[in-house]
Amino acid sequence: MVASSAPGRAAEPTLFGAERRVGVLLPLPLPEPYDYRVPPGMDLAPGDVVAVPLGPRQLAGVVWSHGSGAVDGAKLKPVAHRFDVPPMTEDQRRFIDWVASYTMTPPGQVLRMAISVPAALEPPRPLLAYAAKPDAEPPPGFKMTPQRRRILEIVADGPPRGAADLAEAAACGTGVVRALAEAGMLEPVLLPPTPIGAPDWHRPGPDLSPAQAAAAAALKERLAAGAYATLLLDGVTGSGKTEVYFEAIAAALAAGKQVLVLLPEIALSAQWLERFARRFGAPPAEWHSDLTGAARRDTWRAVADGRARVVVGARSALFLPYRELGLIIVDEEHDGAYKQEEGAIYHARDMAVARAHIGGFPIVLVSATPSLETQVNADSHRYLRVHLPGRHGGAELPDVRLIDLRQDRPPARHWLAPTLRKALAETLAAGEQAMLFLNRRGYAPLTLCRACGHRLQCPNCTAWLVEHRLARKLQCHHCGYSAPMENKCPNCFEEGTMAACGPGVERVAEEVAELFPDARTAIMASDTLFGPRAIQEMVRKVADHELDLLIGTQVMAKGHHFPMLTLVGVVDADLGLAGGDLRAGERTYQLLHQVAGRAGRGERPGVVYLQTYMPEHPVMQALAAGDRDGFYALEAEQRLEAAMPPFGRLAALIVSGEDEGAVDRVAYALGRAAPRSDTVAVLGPAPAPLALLRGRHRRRLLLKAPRGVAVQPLVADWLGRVEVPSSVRVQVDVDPYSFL
DNA sequence: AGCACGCCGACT
DNA sequence: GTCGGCGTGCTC
Repeated sequence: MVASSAPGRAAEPTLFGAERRVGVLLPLPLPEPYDYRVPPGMDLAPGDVVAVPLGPRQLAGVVWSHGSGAVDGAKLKPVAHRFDVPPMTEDQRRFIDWVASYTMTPPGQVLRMAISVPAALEPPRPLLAYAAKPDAEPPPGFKMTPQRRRILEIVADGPPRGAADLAEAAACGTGVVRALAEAGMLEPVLLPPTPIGAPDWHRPGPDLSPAQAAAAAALKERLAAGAYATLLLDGVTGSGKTEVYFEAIAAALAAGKQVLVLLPEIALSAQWLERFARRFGAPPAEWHSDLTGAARRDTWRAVADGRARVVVGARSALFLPYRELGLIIVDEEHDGAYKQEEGAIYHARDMAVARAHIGGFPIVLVSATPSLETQVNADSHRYLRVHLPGRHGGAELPDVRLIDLRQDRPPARHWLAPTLRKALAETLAAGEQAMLFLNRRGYAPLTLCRACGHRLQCPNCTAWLVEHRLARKLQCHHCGYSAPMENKCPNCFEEGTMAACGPGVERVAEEVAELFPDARTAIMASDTLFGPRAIQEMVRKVADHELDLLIGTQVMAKGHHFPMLTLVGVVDADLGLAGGDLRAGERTYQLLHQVAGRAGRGERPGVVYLQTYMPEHPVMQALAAGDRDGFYALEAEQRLEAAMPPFGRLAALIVSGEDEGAVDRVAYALGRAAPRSDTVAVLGPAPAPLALLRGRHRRRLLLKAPRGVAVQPLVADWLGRVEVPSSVRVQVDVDPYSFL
């Protein structure tokens, strides 16, 4: 494609000006674009992707503006060249500037997320393939071996294929292909870059229930209006939300728009991808952090030049340079995985809403358990709530029952209460499946010495080392630290005194093996499943009933549909409530609700047992009663009283560094310089939830302001009044997910 | 982000 | 006497 013919270019004013200089934003944490001279004969407009010299190297950047003129003209270096890619749209550039200013991140660092694939800027390399050459005669001395013959046969009745592809099909090495090509027996041809699947919106969708059809109509109506709107698609697990928003996707595609679907964990979404392919006849373009180099390059380019019509991805997919984005879906919008905590700190759901606003198109937030922020926005009609009542296909909602661990006590050093044991036995006897949920990897979360009381702790983090008995290791779950499991106490050197405290999934599996030696069981945790394929395989085993009992962590809770699963046991329902974070209740409710939703999605009703020491806690009561709205009302009341989000605004400062003294000095200086007024308060400094993480000491300050106050100028002013040595880093987290 | 320049310990 | 550790600062 010739970039100068790309739509959008003509609309941009050419940047001439007397000096012929442009401001180029570079993908570096610089505070502003740098000025460059436009060489004679080059014609540049905002959005053009260019190569510019910076110091000794050359970098790709984007023309952002007219040159600021702040730099002496004699110092300017010329733009090296313009890349032959479609220019970045004005919406995309406004979005990058908006995210930078909202999250208080240098704009170049945000740009880096959008042009993260330098190789994609180069013209795509045509693929060298080999075609049949029917009338070719073998040269003298050329032996027609069986492998060579096989390759020729494969090529003879098929399209041209690449060397590696051919070799694999013929079960031989690529050397055989090369030898045939050198002998003139194959015709080398250049194939255009791999075409990307085109989802077909003409295909008829599934039959929708009346409720689904009404919801789909509401979505399509907003889409047809062609303006910004945020919709909340609100319905329980199994109510058929996916089919509903697939209809919106079909409508957006029919209108010639690109669509972005955000999922919290793209690696876990094999079932989602299958459903999409079944509905639209082609897979969407995928975007996530563990794409390989070539796929990354191809996808980036396909998004930029508009060939990729539907992109499904993790939060980073939001920054891809779409040409004509016209709809965003945020599935499981409440999921904490949308919060990016490293580098640029942002919440992908909130940024997605801003993207839709800038682009002037609708966005659909999807959840059975919306975040309180979204819930409040829907109640106040800032967002349009589209409600899907009930479960699709008549499947019953699971019956949630509480097990009071103070009365219904598991045997010593065991974790399953008699009631849950009995239910498991009955479920297995009936030939149905059960799942035990415990959001804790490994064997035991804490190991201590019975002789001296020493607890095994990570040297780099404020965290206990977790025993992983299968791997015979102690691991820190916050950094890469790992040590062999020893029998001897490292403090008092007594032998055989180390004792495991508390359960992890491995320990629950041990108890299950003891109770049900014949049951086919498996552990499903992020460290027992390597990659999306392993997860897919595990999901298939459960779906095909090759397993009776699954013991797993959070990865098990997400989006999988198991028709024969009728019992879910939550081993420790209280786990997320410790720590005093005002968001803990909401988070625990959302997680346990999602776990509970795994039970009974087929014809059979499901039962969910929650083991708790606090059966009277509002979270447990709401789950048992199925009273979501009552729970949200109570949470909202508490937040309002505490003036916490969404009824107040927060910004957190995280001060970190290897030198604890220096970190404390900066933290206290920030504390003294804090803006204080009748309406704005600063809490802290206090040790951050992980006071030591990867060898860095961390302190946290929290700025609390009324709703409607922009916290960014307050924070910018505040930071400007404190000197920070380079050994200490201060990060700003606007709208922190945790309120601690 | 790179890559330079810049001051203090163990080597041919 | 040099080679080299990575701390600080700049790149239009």
